Amino acid sequence: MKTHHGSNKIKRNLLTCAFNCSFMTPEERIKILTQELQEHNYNYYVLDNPTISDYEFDMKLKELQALEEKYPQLADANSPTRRVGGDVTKNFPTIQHTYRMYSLVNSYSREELVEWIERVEKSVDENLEYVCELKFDGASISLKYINGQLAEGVTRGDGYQGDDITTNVRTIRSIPLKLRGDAPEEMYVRGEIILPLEGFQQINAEREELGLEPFMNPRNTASGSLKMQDSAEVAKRPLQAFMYAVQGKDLPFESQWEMLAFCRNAGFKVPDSAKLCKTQKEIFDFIEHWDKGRLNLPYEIDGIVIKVNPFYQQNELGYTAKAPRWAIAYKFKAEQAQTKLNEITYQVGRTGAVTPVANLEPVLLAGTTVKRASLHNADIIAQLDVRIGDTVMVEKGGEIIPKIVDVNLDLRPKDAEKVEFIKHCPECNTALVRHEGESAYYCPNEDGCPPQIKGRIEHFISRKAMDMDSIGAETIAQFYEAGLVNKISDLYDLRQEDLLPLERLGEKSVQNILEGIEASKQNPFHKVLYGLGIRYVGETVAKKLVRAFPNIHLLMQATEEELESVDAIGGRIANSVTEYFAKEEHREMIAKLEKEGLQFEAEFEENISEVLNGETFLFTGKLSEFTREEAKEMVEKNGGKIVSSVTKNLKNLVVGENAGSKLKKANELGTVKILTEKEFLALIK
DNA sequence: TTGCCTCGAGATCA
DNA sequence: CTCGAGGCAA
Repeated sequence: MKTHHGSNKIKRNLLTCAFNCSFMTPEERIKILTQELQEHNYNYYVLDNPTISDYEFDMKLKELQALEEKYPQLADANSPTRRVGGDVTKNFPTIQHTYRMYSLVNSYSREELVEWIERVEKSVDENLEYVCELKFDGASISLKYINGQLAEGVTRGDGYQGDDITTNVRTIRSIPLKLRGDAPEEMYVRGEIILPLEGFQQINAEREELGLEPFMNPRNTASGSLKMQDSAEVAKRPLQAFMYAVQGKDLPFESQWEMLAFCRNAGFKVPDSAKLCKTQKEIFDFIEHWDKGRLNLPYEIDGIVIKVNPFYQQNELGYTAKAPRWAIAYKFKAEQAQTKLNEITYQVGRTGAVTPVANLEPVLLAGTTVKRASLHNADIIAQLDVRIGDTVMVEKGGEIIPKIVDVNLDLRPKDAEKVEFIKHCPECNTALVRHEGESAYYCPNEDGCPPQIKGRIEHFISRKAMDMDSIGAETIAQFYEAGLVNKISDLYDLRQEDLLPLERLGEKSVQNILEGIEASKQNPFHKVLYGLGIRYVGETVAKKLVRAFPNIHLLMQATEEELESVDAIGGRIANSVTEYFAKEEHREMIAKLEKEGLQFEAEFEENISEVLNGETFLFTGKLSEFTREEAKEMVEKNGGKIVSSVTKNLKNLVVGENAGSKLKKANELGTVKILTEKEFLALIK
C-alpha cells in the first residue's frame, strides 16, 4: 500500500517554488496537479506500473490539498484529494437505476452449459461468438459518468434501485474519477468491487493488533466496506474495482469484446483474462483453465461468465424477467465439508408449510460457519435417509444456501433410527395434512398457529411489499405476544402508548415504527396485493392482476374464469385468489385497510392510442431506429402485444439488419406480415 | 444462510 | 460500552 505522508515544510517549499518559478495562477496549478495525480494514480492502481515514487506522489497530493484548502471555490468533487475520504454519510439515499441491473442464470455442469449454448444457437443462426470472463466474488456496482466525470456510485440493490454510495466509491483508487479519452455525455459502468486476498490478510493483521475480531471472508468485508458511513475508513480498505459492462446512448462499440476494450481505454481496471471464444471446446478449455488457475489468482472468483459477443445477437436473444438470455454464469464446483447432524427441528412458515431444518455441528465452509441447512420436505429426508447422529456432507453452492448432499454411512451410529416426519404442528399441535401431489406437510390451523400469523404480518411489512422501515421479525413477534397484532390490519391501530411499554422500544424507535406504518399507505396497489400473501400471488402475478383488475373490488368480484383469461394466470392461481376473497374475515380486513387509506386502486398511464389493438409483434435482427425496450413500450402504449416466438399467433414481424431464423420461419408460415422498422413507425404515427 | 455495518437501548462507570 | 435488531449482499 502506498502511504501518503509528507512534511508540511516541504509542501510549503514546493508551493512557493511553484508560484515563484512559473507564475502560475492557483487555478492553473490546481489543474496541472490534478492531471498529474490522476495520471500517476492510474499508472499505480490500474496499470500496476508506478512512474514516480510514493514520496513524490505524496508531495504533489499535499500541495493540491493545501491549494484546495486555500481556495475552496476551486476544489472539485472529483479531485484526487477526495480519494482519502473524509465525507461522512448519515444514510445512503436510494437511487433508481437508469438501466436495470439484471442477475445471471447459473449453471453448475457441463451439460447445463451445453443446453444453454444449444438454445442460443437455435435462436441466433450465424457466426456465434462468445466472451468468457472471470466471475469476481465481490459486490456489484453501477457507476454513472456525466461528461467523463464520476457522478454516482450505486449498489445493485434489487436491480431496479440501489443505495447511493458515491463518496465511498470515490475512495477506490482503481475507479477513475475522470475518464480518459473521449467520454459520452452520460454513461453507466457496471462491475464488481472486490477485496484482494493480500488486502484482506493485511486488514485482519491490523485488526488483530488492535484486538479486534478478524473478518471471515473477503467478499463480505468488501460488501460491508461499501456501506460504511465514514469514507475515510473506506479509503483505508484496499478495495479494487473490476468493470465489465458499459451502458448508455450512442456508445462507440457493438459487442461485449469491444466494450471491454472501451472500458480499459477509459481508465478502468479490466483484467486481460477475458477471452473471445468461437467454439464449445474453447469455452470449456477456458473454464477448465481457470478452475485450476483460480487458486493462483490474487483474488477470489466463483465461476466464469459466458456472454454472446455481438450486441445485435444479444438483442435477438433478449431477457427473461430476471436475467439476459445471452449470458450465463458457470459456477465452479462448490466446496464441501463433513460434519455431524445433531438434530432436526421443524419450522412453520406463513403458508403453514412445515420445513425440516438440520441443525449441524458448526463447520467452516467457504469462508462461513455453517450450522443449519434446510432439508426441504419429508421426501428429501427419505431420499437421503439422513438420521440423527449421522455424519453428513454439506455443500454451499451458488445458491448461497447450504445443502446436505450425502450421508457417510460408515460413520453412522449403530442405534440411529429412521427419521419419522412429525405428525403434529410443533407450534400449535394441530394434526398436519399433506395435499395430493405436494411434498410438503401443512398445518391447517391458519388462524390459530402463531408462526403463520406472525409470518403473514412479516410478509406484509417486508421490503417487496409495504417496506416498513424499522420493523422486523422480532418486533412483530413482540407485538404478537403482547396481543397487539393478530392480523395485518391491526398494525394500523397501533398507538404510541401501546408500544412504549414494550421492552427495547424507546421513543425514537416507536416514532420510526409509527412513521413507517403511516408511510406504507402510499405504496401502490400491486404491492398491497402482494403483501396480502395470497398463495401463488408473488410480485409478478400481483402486477399482472392489477393490470387486468385495476381496483380491489373488480378483483374481488372476478370469477375463476375471468382470472384465468389473464395472460400467465392459470387455474391454480385463479382458484387461490377466489378462495382468498371468499373468506369473510379477509373481506373485512380489506375493508378496514381501505378505510385506513391504503392504495387499492391502480394508477396507470393511459395508452396513447388503440391502433394496435389485437395486433401482436416480434422484433428481430439488429434494430437501428429504436431499442427493443422502446419498441416494446411503443407497441404496448398503442394497444398491441409483444410475443416471444414465431407462431401462428404472431401477426407482425419487424425485421432489422441481419434477421435470421425468425424471418425465415415467418416466411414459411406465410401468415405473418413482415415490416421494416420505418414501416412499423409509420403504423403508429 | 451467514457476515458485516449501523442504530437504539440499557448497563456501567466516572 | 455492549448487545441485539434490522438491513443488505451474495
